[in-house]
Amino acid sequence: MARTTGSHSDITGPRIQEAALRLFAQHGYAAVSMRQIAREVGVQAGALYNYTPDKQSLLFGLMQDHMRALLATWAAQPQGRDPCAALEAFTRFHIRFHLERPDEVFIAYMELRNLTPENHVAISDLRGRYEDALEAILKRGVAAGLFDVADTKIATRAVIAMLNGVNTWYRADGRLSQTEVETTYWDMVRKAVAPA
Amino acid sequence: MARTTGSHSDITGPRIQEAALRLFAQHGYAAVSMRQIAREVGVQAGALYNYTPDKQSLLFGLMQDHMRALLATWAAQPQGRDPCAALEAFTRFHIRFHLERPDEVFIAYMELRNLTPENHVAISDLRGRYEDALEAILKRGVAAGLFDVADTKIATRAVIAMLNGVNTWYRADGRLSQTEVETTYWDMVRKAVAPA
DNA sequence: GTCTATAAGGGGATAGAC
DNA sequence: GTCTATCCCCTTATAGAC
Repeated sequence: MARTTGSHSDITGPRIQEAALRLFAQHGYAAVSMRQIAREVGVQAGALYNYTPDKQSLLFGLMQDHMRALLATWAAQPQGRDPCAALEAFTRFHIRFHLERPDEVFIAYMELRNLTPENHVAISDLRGRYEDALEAILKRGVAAGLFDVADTKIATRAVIAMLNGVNTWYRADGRLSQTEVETTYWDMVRKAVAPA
Repeated sequence: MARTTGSHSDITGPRIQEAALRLFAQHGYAAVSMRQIAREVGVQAGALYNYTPDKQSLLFGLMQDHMRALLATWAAQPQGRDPCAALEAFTRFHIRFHLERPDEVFIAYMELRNLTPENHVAISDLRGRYEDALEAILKRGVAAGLFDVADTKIATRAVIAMLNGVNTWYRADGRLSQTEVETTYWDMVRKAVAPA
């Protein structure tokens, strides 16, 4: 980890983000010091400020990058017209995307209260857009008589909360494959929004 | 908030717990200082140590009290033999109990990583017992042919994750009453575990 | 039981040398 | 671009007066 003096602008930046991501996820934003991040990267604390104006921007950047990647990746998925197929695609996409990025997901959900008010609004806005994508599917399904939910807003949040739960217990070396988990959750989502 | 010197052992203890609860929930354990808690209570920081050996014990006590109250209150609910009625009772109980204690719930889920390893084990054990209560209901329902889930362990976690989500958006002055929310979630839970 | 004072250390962020 | 050194403030926890 220790390094000699020199210029490494092209690699230090990403390394700082990776170290901050892992440390924030493991110990929490407030519990991690800039000195700790610097030690992980192998530079002195002062050098971090060549890449970020302050600690808050480091957190905000990580959360914003994550939410933007989430929205962009979902937007790039093939979108069919059938609400049922769309809901299955969303379910499987959500689980897959989130299981691939446990640290980012953890931070995005746990560190909201450590954002400044302006940054909090920005992240909440991105999250709202993702929820809107799911709600649009549910609304189309309800309109087509394929789904039956009392309230599409609540159903949206219920489905996302349920799917987010996967990250708290799934282990790659566990007894179920990722695809089996996807199928199990899709089965419950499908039934939960189906007509009674 | 400011107070003059004197002895108030009977009221200071609870006031410290209340202040710590609210501050930990709002800003996070790591971001809250003992001085902040003391200021809220109206004593000097040193006085806190008459009531807790250290900051960690304060957090652990709050989480342990919450989990024990959760288990005890559930155990005191009338328990019927019908799995379907039991699942509805669990759903409504869970939402009601959690909406009544938003700060405790927030801490119990967000501050796990700030517990010492021994304390983490103790809280995880209590949480596991609560999950077991739900899983037992699901197992009885599956055995009776009333429910159909691919995996009772996953279904247990999925249901709890879904129900926990209520705390992130429900506001008492919102458009839905607590009972309406309970009914909406019960409808989704019921269908999610029903035979296909 | 609470206070004041203090120990011993860590925090974010900056300045200026190289 | 990184280092060393530093500013100034805050941290948990304890000691001893009252």
